[in-house]
Amino acid sequence: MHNIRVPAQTWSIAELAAEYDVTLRTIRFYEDRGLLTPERRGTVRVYHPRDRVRLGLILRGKRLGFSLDEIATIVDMYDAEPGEEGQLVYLLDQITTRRADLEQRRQDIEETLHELAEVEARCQADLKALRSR
Amino acid sequence: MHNIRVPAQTWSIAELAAEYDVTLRTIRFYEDRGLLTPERRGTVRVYHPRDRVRLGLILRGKRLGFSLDEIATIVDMYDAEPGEEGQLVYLLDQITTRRADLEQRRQDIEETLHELAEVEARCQADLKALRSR
DNA sequence: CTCGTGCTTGACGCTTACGTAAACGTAAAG
DNA sequence: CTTTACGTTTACGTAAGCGTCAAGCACGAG
Repeated sequence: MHNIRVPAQTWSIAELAAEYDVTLRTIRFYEDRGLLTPERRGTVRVYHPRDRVRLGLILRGKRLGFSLDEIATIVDMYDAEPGEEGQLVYLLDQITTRRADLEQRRQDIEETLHELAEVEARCQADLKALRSR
Repeated sequence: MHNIRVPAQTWSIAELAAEYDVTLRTIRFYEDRGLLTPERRGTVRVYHPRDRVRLGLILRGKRLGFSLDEIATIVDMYDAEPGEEGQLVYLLDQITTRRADLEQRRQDIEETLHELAEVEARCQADLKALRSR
């Protein structure tokens, strides 16, 4: 076993912002909304691996078009404590809902991709016809 | 050949709203943004199959989290006239961009689904452990 | 001491995508 | 003729998701 103490890296707000290409304002806003809870050293924010991961999840959620409220419920599922039965059942229900949502999206995407392919074929054909004159 | 003239169905704003479960306000708003261009009979809006299809596309775009501006460029690609070369090249470029976007989303979705499956497994396990006591 | 750099907290502004009346038109039904 | 249903425009309201100052602290370099 490697019992070497990894110093558990931390990041400044600017470092995270640079890495994920968002503004400081954005990161602070997510904190405001309860999505991030960085440590404070004095007044300064210090971000731990957990925060970094969560920011990644948040941004992926955004790319998927979820609202920050929805993202909050999703992200919070990831590090939910075992908890009592009611909690677990609720969580499982949330997962079902989310999955349905995501599967709808996936289907929408596939349909759109197919149709784009058709439009593209049409374009290519038109272009070819235009150039062979 | 069936040369029966199909009367080319039309819809009222309320009918479309009911069918797609949106409000009248929403449909009018889309018109304001140039996404729909219903016929006018007097002051009243009359929607043709084309409008109906476009509304479907718009709403699918919304489910995918696109902004109305993005949706406009997408939907307009569907019924673009052949046009001149520059137009076609531009269109093909747009398609490439959109496809990249959609494929990113698809990947995001698959990752999220996998992770949700993990969380779910954890939940099921916790639940089982809890109940077998 | 001063400067620059990086961080902090307000607080107001802006865009998007509608909601929500208000006030009015029209046409069929009672 | 009045009610009812269905439509219209105009316009202000709002929630989300930040952008954009302003003003200030903290700290190391020069």
